[in-house]
Amino acid sequence: MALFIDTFVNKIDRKGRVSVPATFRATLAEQTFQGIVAFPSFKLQALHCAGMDWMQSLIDSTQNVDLFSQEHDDLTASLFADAKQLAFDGEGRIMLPEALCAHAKLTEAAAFAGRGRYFEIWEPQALEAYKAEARQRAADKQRTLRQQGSEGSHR
Amino acid sequence: MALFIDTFVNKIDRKGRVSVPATFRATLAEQTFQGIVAFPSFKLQALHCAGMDWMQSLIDSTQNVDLFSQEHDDLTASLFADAKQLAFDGEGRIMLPEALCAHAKLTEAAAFAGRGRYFEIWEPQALEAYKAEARQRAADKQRTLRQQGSEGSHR
DNA sequence: CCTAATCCCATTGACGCCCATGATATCCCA
DNA sequence: TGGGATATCATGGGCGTCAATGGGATTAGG
Repeated sequence: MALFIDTFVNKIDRKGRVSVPATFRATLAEQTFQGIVAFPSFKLQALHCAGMDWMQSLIDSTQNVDLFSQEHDDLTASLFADAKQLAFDGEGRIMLPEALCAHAKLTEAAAFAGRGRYFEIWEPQALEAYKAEARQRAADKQRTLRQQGSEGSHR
Repeated sequence: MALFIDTFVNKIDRKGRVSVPATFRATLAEQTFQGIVAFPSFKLQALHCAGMDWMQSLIDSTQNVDLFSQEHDDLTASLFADAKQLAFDGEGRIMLPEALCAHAKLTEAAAFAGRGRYFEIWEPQALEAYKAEARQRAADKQRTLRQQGSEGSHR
């Protein structure tokens, strides 16, 4: 199954291209669409990315929602209208469209951060800052977690 | 399967023609009717569009509603009475009829917004405004989506 | 006969495809 | 174990192709 771990920082060239880390490409190798799907995060200054199968599973979950309902419209507008298919070129690079670069404030380098079933693209310094916060929050919440009992796992 | 994602803005020329994005055309390539079906949305200032197969699935869905009931009449009147088949020309363009342009307030450009199994045509600025709202509402409902079982997406 | 839609061709600009280079890690063999 | 050969990957740049667009010609239809 798809599994993205570790973080890689690659350069964005003057054409707006950036290499997707080879290990991430290997994870996506079996997919029919050779490339990734990326859309801006709701709350973070980052892009959520995964293979097409992941997007397909999102479509499947929206099928439980009534067509033309408010909920359906809001979900599909954010998930599909803002999502972009980014195909690999011969060297395993993708082109980052202007809109996505703007959302994540990407300029000359992109950090690919594994998140398990999907991964994220960050401006490298923003990622560092975010990770520091996340570590801090995790440390703060440890106590709470412990009190809640065993089930805590990875959250 | 058919999958429309991403948003593309194309110009409407002085003859009322507009190019359908190549990726959308590719999605529709297998269909017998080379073109799209479009009808005005009854809640949004936009046009719902898809291939003929999707319209067929809508017909199937209305069979769950009692024939000659008020609801059936309302649905079929809205969905099918104003729907238009718009054929591609040699370059993959369609002509937008006056009535449809009026409903969506289209003037010099059209935004094609993917919605998964179908897509919509908007006046570009109206789409931006709508997406901003939808995004906000979707962010509020993040928890709901997660409970429906798709994977954790983002946290 | 006039208006309007369809067809056909030209332009241009972006994107995909290809090759070259350099740097790094891996392997093989002495 | 060390050093050289090799494969892999990230990066840069040139070039061809195709998509979007515009305009003219031809045909249909009222």
